[in-house]
Amino acid sequence: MLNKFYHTAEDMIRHHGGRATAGRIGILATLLAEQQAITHREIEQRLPQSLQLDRVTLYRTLEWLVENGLIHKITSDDRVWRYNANLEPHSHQHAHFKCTGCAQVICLDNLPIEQNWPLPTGYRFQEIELTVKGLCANCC
Amino acid sequence: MLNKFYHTAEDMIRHHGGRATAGRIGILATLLAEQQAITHREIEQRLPQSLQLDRVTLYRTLEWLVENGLIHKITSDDRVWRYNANLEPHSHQHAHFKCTGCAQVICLDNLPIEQNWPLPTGYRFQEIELTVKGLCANCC
DNA sequence: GCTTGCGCCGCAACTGAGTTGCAACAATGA
DNA sequence: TCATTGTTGCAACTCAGTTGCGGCGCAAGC
Repeated sequence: MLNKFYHTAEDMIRHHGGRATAGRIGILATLLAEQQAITHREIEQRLPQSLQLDRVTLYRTLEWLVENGLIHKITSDDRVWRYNANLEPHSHQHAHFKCTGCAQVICLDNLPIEQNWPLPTGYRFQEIELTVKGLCANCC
Repeated sequence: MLNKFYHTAEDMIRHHGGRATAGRIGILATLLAEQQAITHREIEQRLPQSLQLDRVTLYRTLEWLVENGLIHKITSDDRVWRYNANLEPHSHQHAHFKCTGCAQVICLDNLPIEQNWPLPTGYRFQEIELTVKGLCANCC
């Protein structure tokens, strides 16, 4: 039932003081319904016929959602951003898994990431990005 | 003395059975002389006037050097590859540091990276990519 | 040293992700 | 309902990286 996600999405957006436009709700609901991180292309494809957005609008909306902490974006080696909804128990610092076969990207929540990396003197730690690569169950 | 790097570069290329062309030697020497990972743009700028290469040649040469294990390439969040020479003591699996101020990227060799990540059942580990972000000594 | 074949190089054109400027539109608050 | 202000769509752009192809040059063989 996608309706549930639309309702949740609208709530999340309003609680952040943003205008609850059809585009924002649809995009966030799409990401909430997804078990993996997906690209802007995949988001476009999953949006209903009744909600066809311009590419630029999609990019700007995703940017807004990232800035407001409702989703996060993931760097990959194919030069394409992937996006994933921020669920509550989601730690902000977590690792990702990318399948080298089908390019699927999922979040690995149960990885405790230490923050004490031995950096050169004078360097300051901010955050960490960790991607484990391998084959998913389907591609093995 | 850049000559030393040119000599080393030529040796490395010949030992891998490749043609020791001016382009390959120059690019590899440039990367050997560098303390950090640099982009294709930066490589272009550092090449001597006498060795101005076409962008395509640069990309193809870098690809060849990567395939032959003489350099490695690093994914970043600005969608630009960075390249670094593979020194002997360099472990193939190592982490990188990226300064969020000046975009400088260096290799962190002394990070022991474990290979036993708790992946979902049926998933197979291949490799890991780890980037620590923060501020370098100059940008602090 | 000279020739020759294969591999490397340069050029031109292309792809595809992401960005910018601007005018038109619509969600919200009064 | 109306006005304001933030959001959207369009067009054009940037920039990294890729592809096809003709031609040049490195290295092997003589």
